[in-house]
Amino acid sequence: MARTQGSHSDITGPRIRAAARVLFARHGYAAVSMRQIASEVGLQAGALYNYTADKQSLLAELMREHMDDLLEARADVNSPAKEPLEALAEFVRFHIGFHIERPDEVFIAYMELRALAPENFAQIEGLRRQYENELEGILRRGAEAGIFVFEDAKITTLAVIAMLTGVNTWYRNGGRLSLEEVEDIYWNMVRRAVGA
Amino acid sequence: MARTQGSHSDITGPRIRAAARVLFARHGYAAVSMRQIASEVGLQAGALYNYTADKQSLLAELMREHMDDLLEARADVNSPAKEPLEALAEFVRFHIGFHIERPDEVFIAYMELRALAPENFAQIEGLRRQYENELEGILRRGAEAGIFVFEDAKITTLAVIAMLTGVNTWYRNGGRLSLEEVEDIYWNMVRRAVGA
DNA sequence: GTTTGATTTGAACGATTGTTCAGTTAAACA
DNA sequence: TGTTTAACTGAACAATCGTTCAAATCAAAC
Repeated sequence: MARTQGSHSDITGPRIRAAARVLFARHGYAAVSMRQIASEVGLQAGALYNYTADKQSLLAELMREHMDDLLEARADVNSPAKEPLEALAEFVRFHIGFHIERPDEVFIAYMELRALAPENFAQIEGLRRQYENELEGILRRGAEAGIFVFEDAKITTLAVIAMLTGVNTWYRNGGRLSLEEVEDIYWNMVRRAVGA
Repeated sequence: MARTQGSHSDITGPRIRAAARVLFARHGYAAVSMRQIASEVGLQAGALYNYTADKQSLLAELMREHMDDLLEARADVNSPAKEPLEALAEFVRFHIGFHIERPDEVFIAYMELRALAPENFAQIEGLRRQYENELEGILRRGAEAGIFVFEDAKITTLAVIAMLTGVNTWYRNGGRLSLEEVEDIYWNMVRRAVGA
């Protein structure tokens, strides 16, 4: 068995996904060709098919990886016994920090849902719902405890997430505000929005 | 000059734009072919070029039309002498109502900015900034008057717009909430978020 | 230094892309 | 009724698409 060590395959795979990530985010899945991705890695288009079944799988894998990272990172910081107000603050800061660090992944995850084949779409959608449920749970617990005041838990959940994810439309590294300042501003807005 | 009346040209043009609107919104600009658009209208692809210079112009025209509609509709309901709280409520209700009525246009306007040629992009971006400035002005006036409390007018503007536009990701006609109920819920959230 | 097999090339496949244009169709005018 | 011309067809253009695969290349293992 030759080439098990020093093989290129374990470095080429991630390089392909990285190139695809940048190109998909910049131009969109449908507008990017397999030849463009290959060229970015220094390969011919045919070589990509040693690493992915097809273009669709490449996209689905990127999205799945992103959502898995999101849920895993969230699980790492989440301590379920926390009181609602602190849990909400933690969620807001986590969401902002995580999304600000991964603008390309986030862009793809939101923009290319329609490019997914039905089975892939259902899977990604499920992971997203799972994440939304974390926030919805916090909001419901806070409302029951009388700490939060809002009209509709589901809509408030989606509104807060939309607001927070919107940070990626304007935030640029090295801008006038630090990550911590941005987190503070959004946290104050969210806190007031849920009546706390 | 034959065929000035009873001509198809004054009905075919809008039908082409309508078909393009639906297809672009559903599958994305890059994923839709001129032949698909033509087929939807019952034409051959070549006939489209009697109504648009090229595919890019078709997209740019749809976006420009949408942004013009937005600014014009906003100007119609806007009375500049209003006090900040009432002006903000009006803006929120207007934004929700306008966007909920045009899901396809809104989707395109947010998703296909990257598909625009630089000059078209600059123009659409300018119109968008113009709209955002309306809200930012209301927020600044309210903050000066001590009615609103927030940290940063620019970020609050973008956060509120992101939150409001997010309604299009979940709202469906005939759902469990009426347009008025949705407006009420969002207005309460925004009002609290800006400390009023 | 030869063997081995993972890795990549390079060409080819049929399909589809945006766009052009000479020619056909048919409605409105004289 | 015959003429005019806007509206449209249908074929063609070169370019590019995703994908396949036999052949070439390469580095590690023997």
